[in-house]
Amino acid sequence: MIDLRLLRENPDLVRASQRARRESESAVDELLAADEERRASLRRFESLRAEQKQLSGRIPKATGDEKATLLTRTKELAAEVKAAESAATEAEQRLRRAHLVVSNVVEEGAPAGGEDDYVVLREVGERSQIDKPRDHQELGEGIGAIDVERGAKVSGSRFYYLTGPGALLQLGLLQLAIQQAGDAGFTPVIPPVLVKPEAMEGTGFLGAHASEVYRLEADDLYLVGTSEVPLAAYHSGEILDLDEPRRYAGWSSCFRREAGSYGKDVRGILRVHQFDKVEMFVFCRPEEAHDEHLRLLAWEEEMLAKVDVPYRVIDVAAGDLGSSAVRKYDCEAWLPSQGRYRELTSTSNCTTFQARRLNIRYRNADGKPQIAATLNGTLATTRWIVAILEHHQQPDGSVRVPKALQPFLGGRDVLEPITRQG
RNA sequence: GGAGGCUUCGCCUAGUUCGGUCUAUGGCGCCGCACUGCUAAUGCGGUUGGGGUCUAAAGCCCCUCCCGGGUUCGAAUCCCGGAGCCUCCGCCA
Repeated sequence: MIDLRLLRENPDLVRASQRARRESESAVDELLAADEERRASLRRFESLRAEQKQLSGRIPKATGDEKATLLTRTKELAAEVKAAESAATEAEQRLRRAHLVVSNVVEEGAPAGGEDDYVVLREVGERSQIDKPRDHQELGEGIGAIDVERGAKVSGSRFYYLTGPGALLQLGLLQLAIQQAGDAGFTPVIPPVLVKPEAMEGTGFLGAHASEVYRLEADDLYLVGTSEVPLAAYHSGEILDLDEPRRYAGWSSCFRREAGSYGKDVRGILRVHQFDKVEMFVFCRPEEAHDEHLRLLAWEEEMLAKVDVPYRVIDVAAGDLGSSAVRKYDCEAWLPSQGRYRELTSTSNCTTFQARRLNIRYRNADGKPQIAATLNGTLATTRWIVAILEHHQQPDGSVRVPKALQPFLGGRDVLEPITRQG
């Protein structure tokens, strides 16, 4: 949800943002109208209610004709108040619906346009030059790290087992991420991965992403696609002390239906229904959000340096931001088997958009509650294993282990292919 | 899954029998002042929160006794639905 005060004062800014996103501008008009209607209906309700309370209060002491008159009048008023209240409630709902449709106002400097209109900010590291590179599935199977076949047998396509060095790689990666985040002042969190509809709705995942989400019918709970959901909802309805940003690092499994991705990335574990992730999540004051966003990106790059894979940083275009972000930076690793870059991290500045839905506030200098800002960024995921295997592969099918991960693999610096025992 | 109890202004708590005087009691904490030649004790005063109105302050208005409905001129209080917490029983990795 965007800031209505901003909209009233500067509707053109919001319209320009909608254009950059290639989204509807008429939604802005509807939101303005709904806002106006809500304010008027609320004012009417409040004045009627005040009169009703005043007259009702006089009834116990009144007698005779005065009492009869008061009773007649208050009875009328009761009906009017009721009507005004339901009108106000309706106006509230209309406003909310209109509010949900309008995306966050993109940050100045964000590229306009769609998916392909990103801007490459920088490339880091040498692209791997490998003759006839093996892909991560072949490598992973070779060293006994990934078992896609049995994953499919037990759970279906896009499921997998991580075994031996694969399991250790993942645990090491996540542990390394949690350690780094902890050192940077993040509070490590292991959140619930099943959440109520409110949490899902509040973070905006029941809108355009609804078909991506697993739902447990019998219990009316959802499996989260990212720990962003339980982390954002963690402080819902609260007023926080945000003299310093509050930083959390969530470690969780993530579940995605991948409903719209038939035929895409079917090989290996690049795109799967279940993976693990360490996610950074920050609550801060809106004026600090821009700087914090750049810090999140820096932390992601710090983590990428530890696994020593080449990557580039892109500034995602407005039309590809998702409704809640005002700016998004992705780090994409070079995959030699595909000859292209693939997303490993993504960091979004959501400003007050999520916090307004979840009613997360802080007190400003005057002690007045204000809507907080939220940001998120990836610190490590199962997908990182793909990039690590492919980039650090050697001609014999073995894989070098980045120094930072070696302690988690029993000190090994190379993972050798094993002879398959079936 | 079954039975019962509970949920009040930061925390604890009175109030719910019998609807209006609840504009919610008291304690703790917190803030201010006074006093003692020190931040301790004591005394006095203040303190629910949120939204709106307003240039601002003051003031005023609405909402707020877990949430949502209902009854009523009027609901913390009565009725219905829901959530959470606790206890007991059953079942079970």
